[in-house]
Amino acid sequence: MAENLNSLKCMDTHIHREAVERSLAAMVDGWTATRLAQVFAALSDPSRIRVISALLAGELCVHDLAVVLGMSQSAVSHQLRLLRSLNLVRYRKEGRVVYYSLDDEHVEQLFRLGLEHIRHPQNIGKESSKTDG
Amino acid sequence: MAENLNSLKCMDTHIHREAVERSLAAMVDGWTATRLAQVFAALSDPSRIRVISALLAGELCVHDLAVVLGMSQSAVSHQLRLLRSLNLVRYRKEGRVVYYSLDDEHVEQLFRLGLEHIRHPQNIGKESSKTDG
DNA sequence: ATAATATATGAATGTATGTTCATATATTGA
DNA sequence: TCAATATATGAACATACATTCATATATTAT
Repeated sequence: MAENLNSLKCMDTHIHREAVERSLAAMVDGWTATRLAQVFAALSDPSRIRVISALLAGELCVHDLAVVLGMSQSAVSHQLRLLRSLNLVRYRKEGRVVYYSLDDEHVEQLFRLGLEHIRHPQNIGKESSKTDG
Repeated sequence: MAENLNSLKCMDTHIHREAVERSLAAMVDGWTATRLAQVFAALSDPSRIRVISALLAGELCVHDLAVVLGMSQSAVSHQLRLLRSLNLVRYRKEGRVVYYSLDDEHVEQLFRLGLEHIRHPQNIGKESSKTDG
């Protein structure tokens, strides 16, 4: 790994070698980065955040989710498919009704941690500039 | 809020009223959902996950980040801008060199929680089907 | 089997976004 | 001031994605 660095033109000029090597040693592999990104991507849409939020209070069937969220049944179903594929929600079938709920404790933890971040004093109203003006 | 439900055609037929009201009462508002989604969106790209991962070992200047990640300086800078706008990274300037580091403890916590999720026995290899086969 | 209901899914479309390329800004040294 | 270096940014392009519409699948009741 350190050999690679030697082949870089700027190696001896302005790279902070120690910092770079420390970083390279600790960095996750591409596969892990991709899967992690997929999980966060599943939470990167307001509609899906609202799905998660709705399910925090307990399981709901698809139709009720659509009502609660004010979305079409189709749109909700597509989003649930994505959340399912990443194991963020689970479902149980009762006749023709399918009830969805949060899958494991990580989902709620991620949600609450995100909430903590945006409510952190230093961050309030900062990212709002994007949609606020 | 309950009045609204009464105006829905399917109200008395197949909606689970209690569950819906419980959900509506607990659900975050649209603004919060949007800001939360923005934070997760900042973590929803493999390149930015790798940026975070690289910074977990300590601060790095932009050039070194580019080297570590194998990305162009411009691409890294664009991504840092996004991460900055959501207060996921902070920077300090020393002459013409800008050092970036993780902003608050939430960032590392979110990262580790995401890692836990994808490493959870039940979830290993499930979302990989998207790119694997 | 047929009708009705609950959910899922494929195709299409408009929009968002990550990277590149070119260039701007800022700092240092001569 | 001028050259060099570190970083930032605007425009363009290619790709990804959320929703809609139409339709398929599955379950229940008659």
